[in-house]
Amino acid sequence: MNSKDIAKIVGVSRSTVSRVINNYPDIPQATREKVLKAIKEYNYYPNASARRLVGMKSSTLGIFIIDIRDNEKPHHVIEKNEDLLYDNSYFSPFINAFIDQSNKAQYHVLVSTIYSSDELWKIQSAFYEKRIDGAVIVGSSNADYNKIVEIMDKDFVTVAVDFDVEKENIDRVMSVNVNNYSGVSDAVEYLIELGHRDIGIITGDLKKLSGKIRFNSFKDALLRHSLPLNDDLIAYGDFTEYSGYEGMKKILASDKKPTAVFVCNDTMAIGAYRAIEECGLKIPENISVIGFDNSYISQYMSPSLTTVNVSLPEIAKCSIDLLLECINNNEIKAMQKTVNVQIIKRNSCKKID
Amino acid sequence: MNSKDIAKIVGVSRSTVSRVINNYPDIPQATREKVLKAIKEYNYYPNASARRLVGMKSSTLGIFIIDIRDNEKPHHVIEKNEDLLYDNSYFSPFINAFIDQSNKAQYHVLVSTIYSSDELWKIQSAFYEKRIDGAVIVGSSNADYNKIVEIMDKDFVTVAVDFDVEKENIDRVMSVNVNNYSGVSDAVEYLIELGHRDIGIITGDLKKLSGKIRFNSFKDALLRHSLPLNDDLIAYGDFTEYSGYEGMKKILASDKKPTAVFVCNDTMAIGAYRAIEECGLKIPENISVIGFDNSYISQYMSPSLTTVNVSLPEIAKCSIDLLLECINNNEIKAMQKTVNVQIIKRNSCKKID
DNA sequence: AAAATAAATTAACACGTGTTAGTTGTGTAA
DNA sequence: TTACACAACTAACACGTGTTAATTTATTTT
Repeated sequence: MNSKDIAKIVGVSRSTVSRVINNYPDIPQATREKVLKAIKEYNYYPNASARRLVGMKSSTLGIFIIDIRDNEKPHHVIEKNEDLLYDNSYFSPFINAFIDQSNKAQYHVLVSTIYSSDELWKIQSAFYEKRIDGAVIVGSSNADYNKIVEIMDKDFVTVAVDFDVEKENIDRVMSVNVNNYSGVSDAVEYLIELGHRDIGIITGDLKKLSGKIRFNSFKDALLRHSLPLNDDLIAYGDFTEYSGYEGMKKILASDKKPTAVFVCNDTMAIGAYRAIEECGLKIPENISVIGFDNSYISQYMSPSLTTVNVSLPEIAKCSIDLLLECINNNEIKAMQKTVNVQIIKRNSCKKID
Repeated sequence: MNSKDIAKIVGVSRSTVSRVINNYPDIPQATREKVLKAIKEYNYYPNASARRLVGMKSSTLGIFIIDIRDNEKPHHVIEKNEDLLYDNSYFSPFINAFIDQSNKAQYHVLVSTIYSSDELWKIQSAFYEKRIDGAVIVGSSNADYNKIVEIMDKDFVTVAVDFDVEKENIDRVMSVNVNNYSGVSDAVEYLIELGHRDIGIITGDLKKLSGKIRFNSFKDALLRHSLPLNDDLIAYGDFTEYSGYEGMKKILASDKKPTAVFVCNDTMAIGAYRAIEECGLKIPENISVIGFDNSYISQYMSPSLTTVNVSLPEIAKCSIDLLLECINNNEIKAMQKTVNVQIIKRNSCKKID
């Protein structure tokens, strides 16, 4: 069933059918209705490839999840017997939101995960083969995006989400970022409000921009309230669960015991919980813990984890807005959007006197 | 950059370029190399739409996640302020595995979620517009798939995953199923092995096939070992966390206290944990708990949950195998594949005397 | 050297659509 | 009646590719 068939059925030329579909104004209501009726009755859908071929958009957005292992295995690919367990649940809600919102904007979504630098061609391929009009690139670290920026021609419409974009590239790309600074700021203010004065931190990977910013914001917040920044209460982690465990062990081993610890992401908080339990301490009675990300598990931890929520649907919305504007105006502007965050108060923090 | 350009550059006809790309045998090595060199040098990728238009496959598979709310809100769409939190983490590892394995087989993947019956057109649209060669349909319940079977012409290549296919349709569709029966069987045998004789159950939704089968297998297992099936130790749940909580409360309130409870999925086990804690009991000291699914959180529960693992990568593999065979042979056969499961022994079950 | 065969190459068509420029039909103004 | 504007429609081209059948070129056989 194609437009020629519909034309024959209605007794009109193929051009007319096309003009009806594309809402040309010079079609009388009577003709339009006849055509639409036949289209519906015979279940006709225009061939997407043919449309794309004559210069129309492909009506498809891409989403590329960068998941490149540096040296070791990535934290979310757990080997189990011989097959891998795929689990990047951190991105999953974002992906779902992005797909749903794209669909609502009449766009299809092509999803692909990139597990090593060798697979970066997937991005090129999707663009050059004209399968997608634009794409979101999410995840991974500094070094990779430089490679990606380099690999991609500048005429690919892409948005980097939660990506560490180097300063020299900041005006060559579009990006949507999380307001890490204010999130950490709020978290620390909240702890102070609860009466805490000896506050520790388990940092994220300081090689990553988000790790750096969160740490800086933490220090600034203490400074603003003239609170001491005790070296014994700082543990340097790398966003993995195990580093959270080790970090908390280190902090608890010091003389200066904190009454609260800010952990730079929820994954590390899982490890921190374990360390605290092993030391025979109770959350929040003996020590308050606050995380960052509001990841899926955080609500199921016991006690449920107070954390900073990053609204992934909002990030999805911002990304799509940028992409569509860019696609429709046919011009690429380097733009940054920043998404705000809010504290989710649960049961891992306690007021003290 | 198209094949015409490449042809001009190499000094050969467009046909020759095409024949090189499509591995025709009658091209001498010298010519082939010249063409391939130019293709690489100029970053030429054949236009996917044009290829599709001349009858080639679109090299794209679809994955449709059916997520239809019956009356109430679905368990994974949690309203938060005004925007939704997208979280179907249960399917997420399957989706990732499916995408990765499809990519390895040189296929792109189009992902779409269907939140209500009104959106079923998305499946039709993707097929009729010739965007995909085949698709996996995952999730949801009985009623919906009948609608889907009805809506779809029989010449769409689809595989139903973990779907309740009605008997009358079983020979009209392809499907990949979890071996629920043997999974439950193994779980109960394991509990018996540990010395348990008073075993309770929180069932799943008995309207769903998986709910029915799991319950039946449980009863059969007890029968095989001449163990009593005590009504007080049966709680009827519906796969949701809250029903797990209520079910466990009910069981614990009865006179006949069980030493172990089989919970028909991990989500209900979360609720069951809470109920047990509220009753002042300890897992596994006072009561052993075993779940089903090996969902992401199960490893993070405390104590970590012993459960039955469903290998989602294997399901993905089976689905893709079925789809590709069907696509390549251009014939649709109704086939069923069943994936086996294994117990993951963690810390929620204890040996008793 | 001519003829026959094999190897290498290509011209031309088809795929299904959107759009441009053109044509036909219809009513209005001169 | 003629000229003209305008509405309604359509013929024909372009998009980039794969493939069939035909053509050219090279090699072998007579």
